[in-house]
Amino acid sequence: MHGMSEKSAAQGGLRERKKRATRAALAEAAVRLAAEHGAEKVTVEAISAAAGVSVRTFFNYFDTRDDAFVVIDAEAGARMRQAVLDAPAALSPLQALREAMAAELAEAEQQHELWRLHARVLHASPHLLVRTLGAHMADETELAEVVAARIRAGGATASAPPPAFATDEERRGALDLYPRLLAAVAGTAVRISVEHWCARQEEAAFLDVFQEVFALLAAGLPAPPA
Amino acid sequence: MHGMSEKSAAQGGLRERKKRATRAALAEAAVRLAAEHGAEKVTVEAISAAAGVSVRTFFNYFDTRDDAFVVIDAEAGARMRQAVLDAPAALSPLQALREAMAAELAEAEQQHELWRLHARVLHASPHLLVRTLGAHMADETELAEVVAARIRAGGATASAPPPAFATDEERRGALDLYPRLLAAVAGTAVRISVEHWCARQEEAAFLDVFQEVFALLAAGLPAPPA
DNA sequence: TGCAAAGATGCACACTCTGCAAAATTACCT
DNA sequence: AGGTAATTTTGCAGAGTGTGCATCTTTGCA
Repeated sequence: MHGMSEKSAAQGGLRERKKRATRAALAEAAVRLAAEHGAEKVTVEAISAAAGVSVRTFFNYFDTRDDAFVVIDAEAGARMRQAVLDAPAALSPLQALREAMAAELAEAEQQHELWRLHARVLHASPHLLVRTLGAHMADETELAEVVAARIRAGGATASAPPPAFATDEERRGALDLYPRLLAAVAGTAVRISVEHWCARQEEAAFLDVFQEVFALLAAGLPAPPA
Repeated sequence: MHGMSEKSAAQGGLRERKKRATRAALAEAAVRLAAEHGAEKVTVEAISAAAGVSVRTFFNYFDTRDDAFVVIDAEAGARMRQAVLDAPAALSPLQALREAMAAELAEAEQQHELWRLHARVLHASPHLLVRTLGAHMADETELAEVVAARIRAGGATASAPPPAFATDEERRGALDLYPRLLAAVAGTAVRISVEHWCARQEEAAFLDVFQEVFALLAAGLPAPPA
């Protein structure tokens, strides 16, 4: 045993640290260039040059050019899953997810500049927003599993009148379905919150919009007054 | 004014009909080839050849190769919007959307072969599912506008206790937010329904899954029993 | 029939992305 | 240290995607 004592900060060997640095450099370069010249006009060559690596290396890190505009923070998903697991047992799944996402979003918003740049790039070219959605979708399955684990562990079971099932099989199907649906809807909620917040030129605090969206979901999307 | 009286069946001149035919031929060729050889191994050249047009023409119809696997029915969105507008005023927005989507899905399922082929292709390569999502997202904005129009017209206003707003501005923001959220969540609901139905090898009727998902949404995503 | 508009096509060209093998870098051992 | 194995970076060749432009064919219409 040598000096592998610190595991709080930049853990891992030189190799992993360099890889993370390169990946981050590529992603940041991509976003900055896209914010300046428009995403469509940014070539892989330009991104690679800005990050100080070869074009070939770019494709060692990202399967697609667009992926560089999309991932930004690769560990966000894992952090969120942990937060869901760590949430107080009294919270319903929807509430737990809301808290976990709010914390993650609040943290992301602290890196102000890059975050807003990223939001602007996505807003400027919707097809990238779709890719972002797709990236989140990859996490969606894992997030659903965490939610399922939480439910099995028995956190805030059936706060509302528990839906009655006709057959056991039907209930089993629902238990499989519910976590997936919850994870997917939560992701959609984030997206709509960002879009609405962007559309209104940030006249309201982002977290307020986010909370309102979750309130609507928890209320079952009731019809608003005309 | 001449003979532009028929508007029910294959309307439009020879030009438009040919364009629709070419587009449909390309889309169908793409799906069939993808179902047989795997989507990644199908080149634009092969699709174009199967549809009897040049490669260049393919790109006159689709911006991207992947788009050919995604659109299938270009008018589905418009039909659904019309259905939302035509729904009985007694239905809540969520219910109206559920009915419209159920009708559209039931119709799509009647073309059995191509529909299932399409579902299989999308299930085989998730990144195409993302593109499909994206295509639906393009409709999402228009769908949201239709929902907003329905609400303004005053269909089933505030069935649940109407959420109280602190300020007028807050209510205005919510009115703008609600239709977007509803459209997006409904799209997500369809996706999850299809995924869950596919994952279970079609052991349940698709429309039953779909109905269950909407029931969960209407109930505010309550925690299921552990 | 003839003219104008719109679509289809071929061609050149830039860009994306993938193997493959060689060179450079890091990890780990004595 | 020094050396070897593992991993990463890089260049290169090549297939495939996507675009602008000029040309040719088809359709719409008088």
